[in-house]
Amino acid sequence: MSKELAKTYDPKQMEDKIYQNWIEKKYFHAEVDHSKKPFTIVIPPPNITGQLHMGHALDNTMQDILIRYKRMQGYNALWQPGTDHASIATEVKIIEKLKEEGIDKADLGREKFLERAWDWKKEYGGRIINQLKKLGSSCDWDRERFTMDEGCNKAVTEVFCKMHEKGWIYKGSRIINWCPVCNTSISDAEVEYEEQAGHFWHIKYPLVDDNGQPSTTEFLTFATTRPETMLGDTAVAVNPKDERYTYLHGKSVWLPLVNKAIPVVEDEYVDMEFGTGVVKITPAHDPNDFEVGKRHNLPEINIMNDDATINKNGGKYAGMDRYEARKAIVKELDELGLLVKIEDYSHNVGTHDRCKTTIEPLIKAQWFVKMDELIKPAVKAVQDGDIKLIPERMDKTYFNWTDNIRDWCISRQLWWGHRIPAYYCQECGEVVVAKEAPAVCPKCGKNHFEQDPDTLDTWFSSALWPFSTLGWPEMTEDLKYFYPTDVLVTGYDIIFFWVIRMIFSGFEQMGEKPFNTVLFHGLVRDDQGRKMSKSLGNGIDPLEIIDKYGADALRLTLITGNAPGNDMRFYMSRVEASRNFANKVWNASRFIMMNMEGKEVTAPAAADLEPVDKWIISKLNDVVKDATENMDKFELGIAVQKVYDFIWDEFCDWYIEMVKPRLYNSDNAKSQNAALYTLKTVLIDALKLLHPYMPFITEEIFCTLQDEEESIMISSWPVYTEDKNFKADEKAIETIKEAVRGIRNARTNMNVAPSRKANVFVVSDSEEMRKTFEEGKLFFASLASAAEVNVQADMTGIADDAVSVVISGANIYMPFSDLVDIAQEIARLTKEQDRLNGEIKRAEGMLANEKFISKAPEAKVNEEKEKLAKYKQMLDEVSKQLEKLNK
RNA sequence: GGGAUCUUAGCUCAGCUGGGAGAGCAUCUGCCUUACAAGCAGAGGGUCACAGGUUCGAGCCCUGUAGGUCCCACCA
Repeated sequence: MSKELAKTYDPKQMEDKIYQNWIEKKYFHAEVDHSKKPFTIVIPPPNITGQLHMGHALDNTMQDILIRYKRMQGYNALWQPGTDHASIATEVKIIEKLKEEGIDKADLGREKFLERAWDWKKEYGGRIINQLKKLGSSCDWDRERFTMDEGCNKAVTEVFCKMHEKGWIYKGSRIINWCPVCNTSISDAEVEYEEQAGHFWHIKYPLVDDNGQPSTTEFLTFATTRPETMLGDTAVAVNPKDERYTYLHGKSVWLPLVNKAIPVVEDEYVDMEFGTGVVKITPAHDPNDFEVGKRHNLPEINIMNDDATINKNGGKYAGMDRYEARKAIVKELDELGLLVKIEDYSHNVGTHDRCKTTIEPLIKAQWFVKMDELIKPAVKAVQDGDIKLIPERMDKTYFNWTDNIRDWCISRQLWWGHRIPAYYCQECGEVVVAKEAPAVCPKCGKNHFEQDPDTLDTWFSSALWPFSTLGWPEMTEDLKYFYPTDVLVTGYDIIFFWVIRMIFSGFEQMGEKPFNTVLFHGLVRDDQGRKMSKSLGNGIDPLEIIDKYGADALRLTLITGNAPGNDMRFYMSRVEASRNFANKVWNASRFIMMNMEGKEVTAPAAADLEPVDKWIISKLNDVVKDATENMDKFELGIAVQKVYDFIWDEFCDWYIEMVKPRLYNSDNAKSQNAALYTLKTVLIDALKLLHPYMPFITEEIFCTLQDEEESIMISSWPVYTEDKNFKADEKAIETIKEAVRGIRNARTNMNVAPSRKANVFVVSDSEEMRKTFEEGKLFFASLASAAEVNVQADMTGIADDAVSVVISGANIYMPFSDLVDIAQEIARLTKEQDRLNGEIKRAEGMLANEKFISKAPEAKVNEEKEKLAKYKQMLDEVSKQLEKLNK
């Protein structure tokens, strides 16, 4: 390998090559190893129909950061990957494709359709995996799974049968949400409510007179948003307490168009305050009415076909689409004089989250999961903190759902998915739920079974993902070792669909939580804060970003300045900033290597380390501590910000600059070596801290910089140690930095040309301070553009009109009277005087407050006292200088 | 209707258990100083939405108000 970095940072040149090397070396692979502690993450399996979008990029970057971090810390890190068959999403895509070919799903038949689906899976299932690889994801690809592979299928069947036996899965005829376009039932979670402008049709039904005929004079008025459902009305309801309608008790009304009498029932459900206090009841097409119907034993008349056209129960409206029928019915009611008025009305309409079709509540026989018992351990685990949700506020969202949980409708009238393991005897109607089709009917002994045609909700299999991927229902070594997993990283938008269902499934099947922590992230939005979507065309393709700026830049962009659970906006300018940082790291490394060339850099004796070296070592040590702590708290954005600041602000802008004179002076070999060694080792540790975030660039530099280790991703995470803690040197160097800043500042304000060097006098009566500057003379001179640096205890040889920079403990003079505008200097010092007076006033104010003295911690009080003394001393110096100039 | 959350520099956002307001971008001024102009050195810019309260001390805790966003439920 050539030990030289390319002149310019070009991620394209290295990322694929590096990834390939990692794969070949099997660094991502994890095996059971009882000598090491496991750290496990299961990937939220992307849909096989999916293409990598920014949400995936964020989600997987976060997981990769955690996995790489823990791997470096010595954990046996497993990132379990795989894909999801995504039942309905995939089925819809295949139907679309078939349509393009002029093929109808029904004509094709189930078997052929499934063949096509598997073809699709083969063709596109790997696409998103390859895209995840571009991102740098260190998944154990040897363990890649699919929700419909053999093992997952087994797990699904096992769970279904077990839960059915327990009575927690049952088949029932209930009101469900029906999507007339997708032709399937969907769960409550898949219904999205959407505010829509609609109408409120006020309608009246004639009362039924004593002869059982519709009255021509007496009517009952009410309003509805779905007039077509009147075809299925089997009652009207009033509140029993409603005195306006007591006279109706026991009476009937005449259902027009259908022409029959239906009863008036009394039910608490009716809100007396709302509308007329009368509600038409359609048990077969409204969940509330369904309940009312059950309470009053009302017939349930289904008036709709699966495609939302009116069925034969709708009489002459049969065959009409629901909206067509609505129009016709309104028109006819109007003609009969039964339409009172039409009001504009905005209301929430339930739509299918996939296709946005208005769902139709229908009564159908479906399979359900009984939730009331199942949910209990899942609630307890979060309550007790056994499972931690980050950010914590997600607890409330979680409990809001668990508190109002309803049974989960799991059957879907789709073909692509896990077929329900229920078999119906065609002879006697017996239902057998079993792992395999029974040979003979246990009831009638005949052999004529047909399997339930329905498949399971796609989330049924993903709920088992944390253990099905590790071998369940077999109690494999993997399962024993890696389960429960450590962290689940996902978006808050699927907390109900997936997170909760994994939790209760984990407890029910494994008797143990599926993970310790759930780390939620938000949505990645466009630069205007809009959701990225296909229809808006505002999506930014992560692959394009990777192509142009590199995966490292993309990853850094997605992580910085973002708190858990919060949405973020994606800006190109931020990607550029990240790329610039990568470039900075690249160039700093290149500079260090250039200087190392031809030299044998060895570990210096402790005594050979200069204060600057110790300063940067100590600073790094602090960053190691802080960043590690932040990462342990999943504060990834804060952690990387600290590393970023350290590398750019401290290491590049100060340390490298301070060390340059030593690098260029080969006369003092010891000092040069100490500097080079410090540069190298600090860079290596900084790269390690950065590696989880920016895996490629750190690997490339690491491998070029040193020979001892073959990859940064299996190197060890830096550890904070007391022996690298040099607080005195930190303080000394900070003092010099303060002086440099002061001088630069003064020069800028004086409009001194940067090329113009001035002599600098550091005057201090503190021996320690003089020593600090004496030791740092070399770099201090270069940083302060000084021709010569004189460190002395008194004012000997300093002109009265010198420009003065006052820092804590020292005065610094630059006697370049020929360049200085006295008035400007007086103004500058006066400003400084004001600032110091302000500081003193603040400190004195605090210290004058007796309550502060008595109640604040002593350390805090002392701190303020020290500050006050320091500022007073500085003010004194500035004032003296001003006096001199004013003479 | 219930709940969550946000309101901090021109823009987008950080700000950990309360202890002198930060970043990126943008703006202004100098610099092509042989690692980096994808850069360097400086500067300006904030009653931390508003009103109360708790506290020695509040961007942070409590109450209320206003506006925004989101989730859940849903009255026909």
